[in-house]
Amino acid sequence: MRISELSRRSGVSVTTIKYYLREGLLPPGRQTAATQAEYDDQHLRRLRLVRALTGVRGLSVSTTREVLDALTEHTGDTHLVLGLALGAVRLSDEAAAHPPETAEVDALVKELGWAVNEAAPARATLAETLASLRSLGVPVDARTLLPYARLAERTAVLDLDQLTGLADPLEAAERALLLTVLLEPALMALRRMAQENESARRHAAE
Amino acid sequence: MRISELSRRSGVSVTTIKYYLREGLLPPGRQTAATQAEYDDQHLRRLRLVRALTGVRGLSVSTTREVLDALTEHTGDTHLVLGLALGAVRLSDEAAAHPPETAEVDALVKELGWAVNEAAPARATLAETLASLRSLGVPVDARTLLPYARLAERTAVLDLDQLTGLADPLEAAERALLLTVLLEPALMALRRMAQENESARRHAAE
DNA sequence: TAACATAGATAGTGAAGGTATCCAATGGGT
DNA sequence: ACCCATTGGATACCTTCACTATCTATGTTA
Repeated sequence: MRISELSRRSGVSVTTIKYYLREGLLPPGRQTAATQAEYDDQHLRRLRLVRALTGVRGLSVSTTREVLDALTEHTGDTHLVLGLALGAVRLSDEAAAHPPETAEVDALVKELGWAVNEAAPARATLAETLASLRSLGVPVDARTLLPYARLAERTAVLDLDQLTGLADPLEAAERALLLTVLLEPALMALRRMAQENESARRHAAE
Repeated sequence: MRISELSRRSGVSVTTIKYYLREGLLPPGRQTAATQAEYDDQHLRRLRLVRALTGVRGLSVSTTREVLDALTEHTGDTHLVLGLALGAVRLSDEAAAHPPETAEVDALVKELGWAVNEAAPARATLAETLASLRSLGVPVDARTLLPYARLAERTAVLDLDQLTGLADPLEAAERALLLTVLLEPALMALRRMAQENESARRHAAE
């Protein structure tokens, strides 16, 4: 298909598609002439993926590019792709500039018995959150997070279960990415509703 | 204290503080003369809160204002503040324009037995996420979310436990907000690490 | 009273994420 | 075989956001 059909089928304007091509979010089409290129279903799929990551999750264009690069370069190894993709998705860019003290978090990870990369940005995210909460007078430490971590373990089991039975490695890697990144707003939405429910329960019980 | 001391103690530049005052993120100081105003610890606390919400969580200035307004206007009722504050934090602004079909999600909430506001934006967030995942070929439905919801229930219990024993209602409301909003990146970081661990475990087991 | 700080107003900045316009080269419909 | 809308590629422009800088009149302090 040509660019106008790609635009029509995805709902993304032609100029925006051109912008994504420039930014490397979308691989160039197969050139058929000097001013003609051919796009296929891969492009359409990729375009929808880009819109999901930027729109639903609010990833920046540059982060999206890093994530997609990890996805296409290491398609074979789902475990590796997950690590790379998630590493690229920084929750906050501040951490890179001022790497916080992660000793406390490292101890937590050790106590949990988790096999997690030493350089995982998630460690910095945790340390930063703890520091912020404490500066605002909320008494939290790594131990506070322990029961949350146990629930996260069970969430991860559910996540990984969704990936079984996918033969195509590209498909598996892509689904891993989607479930990890796109499910985040949904899980937070569930938490908020559960909080509302729990708050109402306790309120009524008094 | 005057603005320069507020700046020094918070690490936020004087010009930025003036900007926050203009934007209504910070209440004006007590005027002592035509070109002089006095700020107190409330302002310092509020300023740190603003930096935490915008910096750690990445909330926009306007969203932050809505959240803080809910916090100060309904200080007495923690349950209400939580609802309002969380309602103001839209995960994605798209939902407001194109309200998605929430029937499926509503059924899930009913099955869970949760007492949740009919108009809660979290419902739309869930519906939108499901729609996105399906458009990308991931076979999910509301039932898929059920086990996640059960884990969210237990997370919410932990959250509400952190709020017990706070006499001052403003403090309780503020802490509720902090734990809900600031803990989000931390919980997602835990989930990612847990996924990495679980992925490694299954990889090794083969 | 001289030097410096402050409040308030207005204008400017830089990054991000597009959008619009131009151009030469097609290429499907007649 | 012709013609004009479409295309790819390049460049310039636009809008929003979150600050940042500058200016002026007024205070404060040593």
